[in-house]
Amino acid sequence: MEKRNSRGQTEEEFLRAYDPTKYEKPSVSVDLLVMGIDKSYDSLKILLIKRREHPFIDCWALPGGFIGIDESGYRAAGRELEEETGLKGIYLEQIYTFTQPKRDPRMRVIDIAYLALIPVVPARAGDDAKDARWFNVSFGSDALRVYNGEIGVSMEYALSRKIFHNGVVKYTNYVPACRTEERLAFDHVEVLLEGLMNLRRKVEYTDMAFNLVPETFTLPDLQRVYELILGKEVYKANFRDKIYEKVEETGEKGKSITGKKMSQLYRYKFPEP
Amino acid sequence: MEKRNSRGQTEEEFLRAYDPTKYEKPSVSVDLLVMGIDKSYDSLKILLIKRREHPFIDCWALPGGFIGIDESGYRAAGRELEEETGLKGIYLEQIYTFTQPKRDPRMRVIDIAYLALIPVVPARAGDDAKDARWFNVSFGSDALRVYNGEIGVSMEYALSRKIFHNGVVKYTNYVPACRTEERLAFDHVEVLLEGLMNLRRKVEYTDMAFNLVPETFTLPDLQRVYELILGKEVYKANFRDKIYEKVEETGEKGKSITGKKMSQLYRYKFPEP
DNA sequence: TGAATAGTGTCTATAAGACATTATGGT
DNA sequence: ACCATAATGTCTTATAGACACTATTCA
Repeated sequence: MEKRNSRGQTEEEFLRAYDPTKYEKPSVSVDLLVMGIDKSYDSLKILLIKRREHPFIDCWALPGGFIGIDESGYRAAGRELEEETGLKGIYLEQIYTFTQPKRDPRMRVIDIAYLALIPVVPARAGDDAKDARWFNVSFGSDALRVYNGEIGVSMEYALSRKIFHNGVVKYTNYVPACRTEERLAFDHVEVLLEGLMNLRRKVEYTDMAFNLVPETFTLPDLQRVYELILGKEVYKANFRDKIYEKVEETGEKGKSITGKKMSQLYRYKFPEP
Repeated sequence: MEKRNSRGQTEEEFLRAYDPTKYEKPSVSVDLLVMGIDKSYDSLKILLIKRREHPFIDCWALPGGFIGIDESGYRAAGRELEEETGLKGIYLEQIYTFTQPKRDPRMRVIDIAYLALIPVVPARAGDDAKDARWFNVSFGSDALRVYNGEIGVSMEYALSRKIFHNGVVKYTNYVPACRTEERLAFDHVEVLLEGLMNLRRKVEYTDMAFNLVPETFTLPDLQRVYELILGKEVYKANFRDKIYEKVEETGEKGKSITGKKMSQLYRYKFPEP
């Protein structure tokens, strides 16, 4: 016997009578933190697009778009990523959902941020229609800088530590304050900060960094990737001790992207269960 | 001079002409993983409510609701939590956003899950209108069980490990399969699993566990909390070594909730910056 | 051939893990 | 007085960190 609700409706009857327009709904978008490293290996790179429409017209922003009505967030992010870079099968991870009511002046937009890690980035970003560029990211303890030397754009944020309360615990968090004329659109600095901190935390206990190097790579290069993410130098011997169990030799030698000498090529080895 | 877009509109003109109903929008809800420990200290507890409406009528579900159009996710979660428990100033943290298109048969609903940690829970849950109860949670490596002895409800899920691919890396994750007649509504098992794993990971490097004990507590009690979260016993001496820097003595003695003897009472000490 | 970088060996400090022992309070 | 449990001491093992050294290769 089918269950009925307080008005005597079966589930089917209830669903037919249900009015989904009863409440005003927010829009939902996905934004992408597309990160990679280029051949210079001098900093992390992030893909930004130049907005040609209000609001934040002419500002640099994270690529993204509205989520389709029958599409998961992950799929939407993957679709946007392919449109923007032409790449498939890329590492993609949900970072955080931003829900501040006034974050978009057009209307209420809830934004689900995803992090994508791509292997060594091309010299120029793909989709030129909107102007898309790779920017360097430098993330220190008191400043966050996003810049592109070619087109002479630099956005710089001072970072101050602020204490937040949550239940009985307190924790400190970075608060960015822009000190250049150019700035990232919307609350995209906060998305970037959240993503960078996420990356720093997770790179220590996951293998995600391997998504930032080609299929075969040298250990000096891989070490450089870890250093760029962590924002500090690491000791070569210690790094190798930790990484040896995650890689296997290819038997071939190749030139490092960073270095000047030949060295042993490795590939990522899946961890045993 | 104000910037204009390709149709010559200023930002103000653009916003006035903007039609936010252009695309079909999903609904957005928040769901709460309200977790705590009761006086028996025999397991983690979670607050569930019994649904009186389709879909999943008469099923046990996480408390939650739709997000207000001018309300942040955090506020919505805090509001729902207060409605449900009467408590304010509770630890609240965003866990994950669930976006599968078919997760609600009524319509497209995107769900932002929050974790709330409350100090020792009352014997019965507050809001009785819908029937709200505390359930025990036991989270082992091959099963997840949610049960309440008083009303004789038990929901049990077998956990199997499955390998997922993401970019070049692989990782294993739990996949739950219900093996009881009763089951949690919607995809709430997955929310619970995600929350439990989150709690296990973060309890090691944050102070969040202190939200689960009263203002003053004994170390045997605090240790029990860690054991329940981690799902394994910990050595007393080692636990105390690690925890001493996070607590201070009150000078008083009190009875443990778990134990049978008096022991020193401590309180949480904020870490130095 | 020599400077720069690839690659290895070893020592120390600190943290995690495991028991063993002593102290104390309640019945 | 005894037993359970609170509290502490100490030993082993693993890991993080630091630096010194050897080997190789490219200019």
